[in-house]
Amino acid sequence: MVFVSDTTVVPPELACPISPVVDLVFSRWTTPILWVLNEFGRQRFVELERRITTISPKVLTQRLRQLERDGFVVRTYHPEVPPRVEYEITDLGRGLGPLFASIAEWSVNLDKVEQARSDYDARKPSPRAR
Amino acid sequence: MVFVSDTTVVPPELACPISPVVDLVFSRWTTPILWVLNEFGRQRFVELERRITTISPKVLTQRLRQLERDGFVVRTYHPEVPPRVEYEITDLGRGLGPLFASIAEWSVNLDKVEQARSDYDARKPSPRAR
DNA sequence: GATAGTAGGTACCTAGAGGAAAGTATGGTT
DNA sequence: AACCATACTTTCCTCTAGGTACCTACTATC
Repeated sequence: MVFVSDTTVVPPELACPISPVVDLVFSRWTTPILWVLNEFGRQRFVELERRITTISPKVLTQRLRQLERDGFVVRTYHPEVPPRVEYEITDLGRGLGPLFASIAEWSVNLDKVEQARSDYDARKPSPRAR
Repeated sequence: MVFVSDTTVVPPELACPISPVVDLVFSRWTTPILWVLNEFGRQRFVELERRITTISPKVLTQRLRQLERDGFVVRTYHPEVPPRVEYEITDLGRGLGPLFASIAEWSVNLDKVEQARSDYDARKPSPRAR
């Protein structure tokens, strides 16, 4: 499947070596969840729900399971009545810190994107052939 | 909309300050496209198509337009016959390099994720209440 | 005059993600 | 005996991203 000659052709995952990480870490809702777990420490389901205001409980459960399975989060179940569950970020999850930091750094460029968009939209509505 | 007291409640964008960048840079297909543009330099539509083997032409066009509008890519149209179009990454796009680099660095942890998944799957199929 | 080649555009269709709302188990409170 | 709270689960529904397939314009070439 991998030819390296005149035309370099590789499968999509190899065409971009960072894709696996991107799919893993930056899939929908995972960054907000990991962020608040990292910011506010161990917390319960409802607390997460209240902080990430727009997430539905169903999706929150799904993402938390996935994050737990991937080793980013630990779930602790307290068999009380009513039941209590706590979620905490793991060392592996905390290891994403530098990554998040470099993203935060880059965000100073967001206004350049804004500028580019204005410029693009200003250049006639559809100059597709020049 | 922002209360800071006992319960810190903020809108979702603010709950995670890196979300805007994530939505912008790590939406589907954008990383492979930017990656190959950065790796292989200026290239034509069909070359991109051949390198990112699994993308459909429709989606490739959509993403390229979006990347152009956001200022990550410049498109150059040559009115020849048959027409020729070249895409190139901009300085703004190249500025994502350090970001991509830190992601590539983190990817050494991918096997830990694999391990976590095996462990999770091994711990009885559904021990949801312990 | 049929075909090829480029860089798309357009119409149609489907799968999957995600939202809303109700249900579940448990025991305590009123 | 109704009701509450928690942490989900389940059902149903919708919406959109993305795929397939076909169409466009233009000329050279067979």
